[in-house]
Amino acid sequence: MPELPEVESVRIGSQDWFSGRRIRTVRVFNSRSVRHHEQGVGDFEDRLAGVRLGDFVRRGKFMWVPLDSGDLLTFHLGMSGQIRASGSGGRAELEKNPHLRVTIEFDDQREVLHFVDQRTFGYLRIDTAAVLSETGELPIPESLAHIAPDPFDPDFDLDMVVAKAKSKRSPIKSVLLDQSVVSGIGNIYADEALWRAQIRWSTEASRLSVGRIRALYQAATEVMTEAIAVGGTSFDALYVNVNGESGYFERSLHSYGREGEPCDRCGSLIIRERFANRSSFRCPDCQRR
DNA sequence: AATGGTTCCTGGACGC
DNA sequence: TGCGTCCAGGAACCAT
Repeated sequence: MPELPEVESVRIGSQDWFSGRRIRTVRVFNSRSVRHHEQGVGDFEDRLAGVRLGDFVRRGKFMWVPLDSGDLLTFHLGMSGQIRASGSGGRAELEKNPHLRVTIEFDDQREVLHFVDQRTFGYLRIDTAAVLSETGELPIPESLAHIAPDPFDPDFDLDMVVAKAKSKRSPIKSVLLDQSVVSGIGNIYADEALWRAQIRWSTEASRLSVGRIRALYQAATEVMTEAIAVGGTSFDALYVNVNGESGYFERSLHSYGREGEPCDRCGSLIIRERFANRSSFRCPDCQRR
């Protein structure tokens, strides 16, 4: 389940393997993976042939790379998307993978970019223009204009984020997951941030003090910083980096996925509750109201 | 306008 | 053993 730390790991790998190279051929094996490209699969493949990739950039869970054609190639990994680099060795194996959706081959005939995605929630899209977001000063693909800066973005403004969150009547977890407030946080890091800040997920955001909301976003930033340092969180083979390796953050989780296990702070047993059709994990004692 | 619910997808886990 | 059912979740989209 790639959230910000996992996507950052993929961005670094993509930059190392693919930046600066010129595309020779793009092949799309499942049209759903380019569903946002209205002109269709053929046009998607044709527009990318012959262009050179610039530097890979990330905002929240989105990643893109500017092209020397003036377009931008935007990636979202969804639930299960992977970007893999492989030369002749691992390539045959990857191309037998039934979940291989897109390949990008380069002029230099070196490593191929493989987009693998079991559940096809992820996608690639071509943006024709970069714009300034409402809150940001850095140009981003036009399709991402509604995505707020993440905590690692130079445009990130904690005071503004806290004020925006404070104005919401939704459960605080909904606000944490709202990519137009702060981007990059998903279900795992939301639960971990709430555990660290000792806040119950269902608390109405506007009923929390500014100080507690601030502490919550600082906790989210801390937990993602720590996860980035160890290559992200992996539960299974669904998240791997560009080289096919797993991250190590799972062993550092305090709440997510730990139903029935003792809270690392107070020893009470972690419980699982349903929220918006998905799971939330919390300590029943130190995350009360 | 803001908020909550629905939908897309696949395969592993589980119950009978 | 085999079949049916549930579950995982990001975010676009729709309904209220």
